[in-house]
Amino acid sequence: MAFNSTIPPLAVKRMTEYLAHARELCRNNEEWVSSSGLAETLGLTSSTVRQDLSHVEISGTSKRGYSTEGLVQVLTSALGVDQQWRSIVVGVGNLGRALAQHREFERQGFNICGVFDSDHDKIGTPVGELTVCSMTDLKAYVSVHEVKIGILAVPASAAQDVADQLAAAGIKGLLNLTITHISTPRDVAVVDARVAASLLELSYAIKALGE
Amino acid sequence: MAFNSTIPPLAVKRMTEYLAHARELCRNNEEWVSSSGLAETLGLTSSTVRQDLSHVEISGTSKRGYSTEGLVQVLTSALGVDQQWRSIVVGVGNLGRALAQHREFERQGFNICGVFDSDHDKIGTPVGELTVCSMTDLKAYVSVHEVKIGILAVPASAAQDVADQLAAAGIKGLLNLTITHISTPRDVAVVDARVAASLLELSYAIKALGE
DNA sequence: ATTGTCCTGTTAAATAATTGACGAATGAGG
DNA sequence: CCTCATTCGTCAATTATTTAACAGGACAAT
Repeated sequence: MAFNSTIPPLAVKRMTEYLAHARELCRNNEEWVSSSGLAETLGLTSSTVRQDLSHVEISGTSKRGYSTEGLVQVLTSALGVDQQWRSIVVGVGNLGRALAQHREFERQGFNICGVFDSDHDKIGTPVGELTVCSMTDLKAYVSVHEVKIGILAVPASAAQDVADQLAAAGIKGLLNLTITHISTPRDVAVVDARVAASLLELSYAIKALGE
Repeated sequence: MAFNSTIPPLAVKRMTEYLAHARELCRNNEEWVSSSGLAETLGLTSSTVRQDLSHVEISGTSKRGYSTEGLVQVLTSALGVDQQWRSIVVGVGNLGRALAQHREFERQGFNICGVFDSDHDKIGTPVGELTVCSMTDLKAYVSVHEVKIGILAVPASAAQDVADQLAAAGIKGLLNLTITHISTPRDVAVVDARVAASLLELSYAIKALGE
């Protein structure tokens, strides 16, 4: 099919689920999984699953489905996590500190090699094995260490300003954890993980259930 | 228009952005904002904004736009955060601990009144002003305190199991922070804030930019 | 070997979301 | 008080996404 043409955003989002689930199956020594098996556990239709996987270089076999190992390999590569991404956390509040030490990221291919904050009282203090750096060192650090990803965990009021600094420093992608919307130049990608905003969605969803 | 009929999911997601931005404008004493103003700062078309706001009981006025205060009020109510939601955090790792103390949630209307973990070494230890409770107390706690929301910050391998316990305890909504997909009975809402998964999306987005 | 069943890959239809277009309303300026 | 520019609200057209349908291939059982 149309490989390496761009994959629809919603399909990419589902691929993160396919990948997590395929890994899980691999760990349990399951060798095969069918589109309907995936669909069932992920709450989708098998048609959607097959459609999604058509964007990726794997061919299932009749009667068995897809190789779980094959899926892991091909999704890993499609999502671009067959490499390590050098990443930094910006904003060392509760959340930033927790994320900087979150082992899951490392496991998924994101190497957090630095943490930054503008608060002078925090600079120089330790966060896990790292030490908080000053924002004034940001640009140099990003270019020397070839940092590609910035994880934005600052207060909402500082979000856009810090995002601008990160973009200027040459970061390629931002994970936005603030409730604010972030704008960036066209060559800097943004993905939202606006946790507080998700709670608002949840509030609506709960209300909507009881009607 | 068709108020209190259900709002499309993507519109709900955008409403969380409108609300955050309207609050910001209010703080800056801006009294009015137009659909094109909102669209510009949020990277949308004005048409989308007007379409979205048609689901909600506000009427803009020609030549001015919408009242920022009016927006805050009407969106707050549409999303169901004109009340406090009693919430608990389950899983007291780095992330759970950080979220339990994250002031932003309280500000948005989510009152975190308890934290739970299954690890005996953690039970009884403090997290901010709270004390870690045992999972065995979950059901009683949820019903006595009328807890509606569970914030799931456990390891991926435990996620579904803990989600089942929360559903059985009578929780109405789950915020899923694990990378795993969570299934629940139809009367329990789930919203994903799968931070690690978002990094995978970001990885893809960065790759896609350079092509 | 043949048959039946299960599962993929793909095309086409159905549904949902976004955008464009325009009439009507409002306020500003003369 | 009239005209002009601006902005909403809505409908229709476009585009994107999801679902259904089905032909063809692979395995299992006989």
